[in-house]
Amino acid sequence: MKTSNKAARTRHSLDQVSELTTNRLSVYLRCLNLLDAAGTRTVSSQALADQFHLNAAQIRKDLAYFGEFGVRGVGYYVRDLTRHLRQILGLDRRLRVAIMGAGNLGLALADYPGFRQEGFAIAALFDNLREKVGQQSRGGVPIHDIHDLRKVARREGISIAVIAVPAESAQHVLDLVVASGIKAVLNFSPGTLEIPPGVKLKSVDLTVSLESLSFYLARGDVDGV
Amino acid sequence: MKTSNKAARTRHSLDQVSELTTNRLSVYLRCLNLLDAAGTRTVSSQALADQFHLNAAQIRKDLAYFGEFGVRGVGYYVRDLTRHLRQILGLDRRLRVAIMGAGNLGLALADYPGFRQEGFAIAALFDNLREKVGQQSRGGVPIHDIHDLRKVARREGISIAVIAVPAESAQHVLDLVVASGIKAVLNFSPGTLEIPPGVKLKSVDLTVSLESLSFYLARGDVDGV
DNA sequence: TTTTGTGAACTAGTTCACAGCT
DNA sequence: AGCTGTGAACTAGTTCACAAAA
Repeated sequence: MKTSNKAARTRHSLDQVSELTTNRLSVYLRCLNLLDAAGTRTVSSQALADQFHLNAAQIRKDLAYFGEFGVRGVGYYVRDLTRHLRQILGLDRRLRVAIMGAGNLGLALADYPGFRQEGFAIAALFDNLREKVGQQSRGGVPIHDIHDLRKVARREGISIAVIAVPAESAQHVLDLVVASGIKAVLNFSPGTLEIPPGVKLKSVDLTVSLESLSFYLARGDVDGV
Repeated sequence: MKTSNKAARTRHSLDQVSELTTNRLSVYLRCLNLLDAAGTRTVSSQALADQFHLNAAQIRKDLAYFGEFGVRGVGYYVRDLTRHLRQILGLDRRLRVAIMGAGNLGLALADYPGFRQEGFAIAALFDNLREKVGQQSRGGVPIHDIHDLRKVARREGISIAVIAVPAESAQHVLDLVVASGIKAVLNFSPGTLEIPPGVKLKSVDLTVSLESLSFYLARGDVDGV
């Protein structure tokens, strides 16, 4: 019944892991970083859940999906689990990111400290405006001509692109990104984008987020009602 | 067991509408805007689904949750449905938004055209740095002292706050926002935040988004593998 | 006819509860 | 004793499929 430890290691290698699960792994990693900074050596799923408003069973299930990282009667060793999570999330190497669009948003994202934190390096900005090309962000990220995307992406070892261009050019820019061989894209433009299989697109839709808040306010679920 | 018809009429007024559903309403609204701009007068759920990669049954279910907006044999009148969706989402009035933090990200969000589009007005930025207070964003949004939040929020009729401050001050700023009577918050800072009941918090976690892409790349689900 | 609105069936995700390990 | 890892139970969300309306 019980699979060997070797088998447990590669298990699930073929099933699709839910995005909800992987998102939570990021959250767990952040919690563990806080615990480690506070000098905590070991933590139970229950303690983790209590402290960060999570569900203990869910933490255990999420982790167990990738291996047996816990010790019964003890919990999880913080450092140890951190290392495993970083490895699972692919954060054990430094991923290089390009930002498409050197407008307000693109420039802000290029210098956003949160990105640099967990092993991401913003290596390049791309724009099509003459006057921007050759400049750099305040933090020193160089702005390249978007026509040089393929060349620069290869040279700089870019593996993730962030789309921060206006909605009307988003699809065109995405096509260029895909053509340059980049396989993972974080999109900030609103609307539907076409993406070929084998490329991962994750969208952050600010309009939808704001409208969701508007809906909440409109319902009158607010305050004393 | 069965509830009365009367109850069915005011149906769902008490149940919690899923956030997934309301997010999709935003998406439908955007699609309808595109159709309207293209001169389309009427659209079936199937046509809408085909064009924007949605599921027809889901569109109908989502809409039916709020009323009977369709005409059998015809579909939905684009203008008509647009009006209903805008009303459901509370976009029939102009909501005023404050952005907390006049750093790179805050300033970029203040001038982000996508926010202005669907009836949101960015009315104010707030910061605690002397040299920023009294200035304004490129687009002309004034920067106020965060200590004046309560006063300015009331005067300007702010109903939504966007948190774009560093992680370490996010909780403090959120507490100020809540104390000023604002009931809906869009948060860009990473990490866990405590929020009292009756206030809606929606978080956009850029680190989690990027790490999710990293996970995808790390798995090797890419390309020919 | 066409297409909606919706119960029923199905699928995905979460939480419970406990056997079994340390 | 304490806590993990995990089937079973439950809850939420999606899709099917069809009666009823235009």
